[in-house]
Amino acid sequence: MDRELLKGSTPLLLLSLLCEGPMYGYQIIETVRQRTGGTYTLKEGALYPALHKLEATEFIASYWETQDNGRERRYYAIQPAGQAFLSAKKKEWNQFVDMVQAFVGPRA
Amino acid sequence: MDRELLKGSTPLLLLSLLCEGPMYGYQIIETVRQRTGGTYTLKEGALYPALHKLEATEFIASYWETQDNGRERRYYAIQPAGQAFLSAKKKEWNQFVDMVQAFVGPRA
DNA sequence: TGACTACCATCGTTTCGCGAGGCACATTGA
DNA sequence: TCAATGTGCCTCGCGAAACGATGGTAGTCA
Repeated sequence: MDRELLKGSTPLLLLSLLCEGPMYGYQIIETVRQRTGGTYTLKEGALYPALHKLEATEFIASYWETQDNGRERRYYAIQPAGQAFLSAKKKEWNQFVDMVQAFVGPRA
Repeated sequence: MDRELLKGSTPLLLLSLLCEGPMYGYQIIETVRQRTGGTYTLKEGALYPALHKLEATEFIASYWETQDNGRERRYYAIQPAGQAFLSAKKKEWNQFVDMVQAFVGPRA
């Protein structure tokens, strides 16, 4: 998968995922990997900065949770502002796809 | 339109457009602007570097043509290698859209 | 003459994903 | 027992790409 295409789509993916419930970093990576059948592995160097940025703008919030074995996990949960942002992003995404499709032609 | 989403899609657009016949820079910009109803204005600072790069890899070729009024235009035309590259890119694009759709959910 | 359009192009900045690396703790098994 | 592997968090330097700004030339038209 061309890395360049991914640019800008990460927040969209993240917000969409978190819409299904709070998740922690490692879990997000695994989920993406599995759900794409391995074609797309979200890298940590892409994930965490994106997550932190989303948190800084208060689209998501995070909290630590201790597991039974004593280890900690940082969960991220979508916030109302994030929900709103997500639906705007989705609209933009659809517009974008239509735009490209208009040039490339409908699915081969 | 979010600028970040565009990243990586420019070569795809360019090659697709040139598939319809040779075009010159200004014409490309105008065509894109019109065909998207103004939502996307391809910037010169994005167009020319992309064009030159495509030419360097011999996916497209260019030639100057003199108009009746004596002015020159540089036309860009797709090459066989570009055709091949384009269909690979298209495949990738479709894959990419499917991937994102899998997370975002089908069109709202 | 001056403004506007057509047409080419470059430059510096910003954004973003990538690869690589670091740290810490738990579980497994030789 | 202790090394390897897996889980889990994170940062940093890099390259790729688009952006905005800028600039140059040459016609047209008032």
